[in-house]
Amino acid sequence: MNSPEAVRAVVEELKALYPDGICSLHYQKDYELLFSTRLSAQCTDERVNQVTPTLFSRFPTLEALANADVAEVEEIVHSTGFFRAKARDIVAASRMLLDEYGGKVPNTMDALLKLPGVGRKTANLVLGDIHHTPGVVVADTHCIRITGRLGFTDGSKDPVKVEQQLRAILPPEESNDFCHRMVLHGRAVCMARKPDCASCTLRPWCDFYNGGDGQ
DNA sequence: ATCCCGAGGG
DNA sequence: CCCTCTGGAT
Repeated sequence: MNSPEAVRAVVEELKALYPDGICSLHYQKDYELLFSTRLSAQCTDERVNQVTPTLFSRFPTLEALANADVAEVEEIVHSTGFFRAKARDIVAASRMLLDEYGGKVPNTMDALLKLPGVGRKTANLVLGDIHHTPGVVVADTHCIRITGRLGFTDGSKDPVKVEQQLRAILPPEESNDFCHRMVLHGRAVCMARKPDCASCTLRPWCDFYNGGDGQ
């Protein structure tokens, strides 16, 4: 049920539920968000936040990361999983940021996707949170699952299709915060395995709850 | 066994 | 489209 009224109601209810708490990854500098997001692949934000203080204090600048020993980075990020690829990507991307982008995190999807280890999800997060680009949709695992359950999408798991469908129904100035709230709601209430529909205040507009199949 | 704010390669 | 990369929590 993706009527404009339902979408507006859900957007407002989410604002009431999660007034601030927009990004749950801890970071100070722009590139720190970029690399924290790389580390968050198939890993909880909580665990990422446990390793990034060590990583960014051991290598406190982009230059330090670019010249870092990959094995040492691997050790620091080991517990986040996929540690070999993540460590390699962080060092290589640091070099590319310095060599080709003047040490600044680029502000276009095209440039971001050229960075090693940066895919669509990370690029969208950076565009929204660092560059405040309007109309950004971060179609991550929580966003895809919850908007699918709500009936805001056709149930597709393809991030590009979900992005397009959500961009079509969300106000551009709301879309980025909406996606962050999907993450918060996905952790607290609308979990993948056992969604807590009993405590969910989005029930009135949720296909999964109201539909005949799910619950 | 399944999931966690994925990315890259075939 | 598929597969692989990887550890930790439930």
